[in-house]
Amino acid sequence: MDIKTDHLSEMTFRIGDVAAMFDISTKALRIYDRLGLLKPSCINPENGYRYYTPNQLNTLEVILNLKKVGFSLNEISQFIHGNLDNNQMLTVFQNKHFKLQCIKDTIQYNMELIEDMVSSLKEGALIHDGLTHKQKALLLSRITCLDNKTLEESLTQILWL
Amino acid sequence: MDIKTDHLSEMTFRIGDVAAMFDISTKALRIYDRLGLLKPSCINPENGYRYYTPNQLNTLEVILNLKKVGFSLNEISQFIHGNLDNNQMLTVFQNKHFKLQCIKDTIQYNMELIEDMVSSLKEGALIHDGLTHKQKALLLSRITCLDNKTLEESLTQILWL
DNA sequence: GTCACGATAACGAGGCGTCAGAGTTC
DNA sequence: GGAACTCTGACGCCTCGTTATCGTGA
Repeated sequence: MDIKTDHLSEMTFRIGDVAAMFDISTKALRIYDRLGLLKPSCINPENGYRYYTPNQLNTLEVILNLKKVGFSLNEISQFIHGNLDNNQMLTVFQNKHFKLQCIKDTIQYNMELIEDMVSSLKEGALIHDGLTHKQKALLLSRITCLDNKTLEESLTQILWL
Repeated sequence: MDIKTDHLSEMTFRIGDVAAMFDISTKALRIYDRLGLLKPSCINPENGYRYYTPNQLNTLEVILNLKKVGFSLNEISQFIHGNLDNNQMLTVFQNKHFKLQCIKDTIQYNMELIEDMVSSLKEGALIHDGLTHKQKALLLSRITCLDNKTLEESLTQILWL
């Protein structure tokens, strides 16, 4: 986390310094560079080293906060480079909120299914031997999923929409 | 969804029939084959066609149900091929339940953050022009995320553990 | 002959982790 | 001269979707 002074006599940080400050990897920073999310203010043409200014740390903070609440790098890119007014930003936030709600509902439903399976196991309904593991799993899944046909979206399908 | 009779005189389904019955892709079924999750009972050595028996449809149902509640193909494979007794299955289910709970909590927290951002936007706190979009985003993220430092796991980090 | 069906193979997505191999800075 | 840093590039993860090109079945 050393503060360097480059040939332009400005205070800059190297990629490892920035990574340490925000507890992320240098790999992530190189990806943000390549995607145009956060390009270093200066790149040494001799060795390719990336140098970041304190001002860019603010942008990085935005990126990480938006990522934290569930925006993809692509969405964040549109956030930063797109010309969004307040209403458009509002729409984006509300859409994301709705999608998170859908995911949460799906997860909640799946948790209840698992609770049913656990109950069945604990009640010893399947303690009897003579069943193969495949048969046990089949029974378990049938006990809880018979009314599940209507939940067409699987967790994995909905997760990153 | 034609029912075929192969050279062994058994009732079998072709890959497209099975895919249509369960509303999945043939690609998925080929992957389950390659991973050893669901190998066709018979493969025509001349043309490589896969043939499935009715019994295998039960296994497929198990696979899809386990997938639906959040298990990965790898975990499902261990389910089917591993020798798990009731207690071990119980542990697996409880672990999955716990992880789903963690994900749900994270999503809930992020939804509240977004709600705060939406409130800020609606209250017109940022209606004033003269701010760049970067500055707006920075303000928004700071408004809501100042106390977020303790939530170290990001959504993407925790999601598939 | 047509046309849906089957096969394999390769590329893409997201967001990096994790090498490898090389050069640089201190 | 050696540790710690930087660079680029490529493969892996996970579960397929999506071509592309081919052969097969009815």
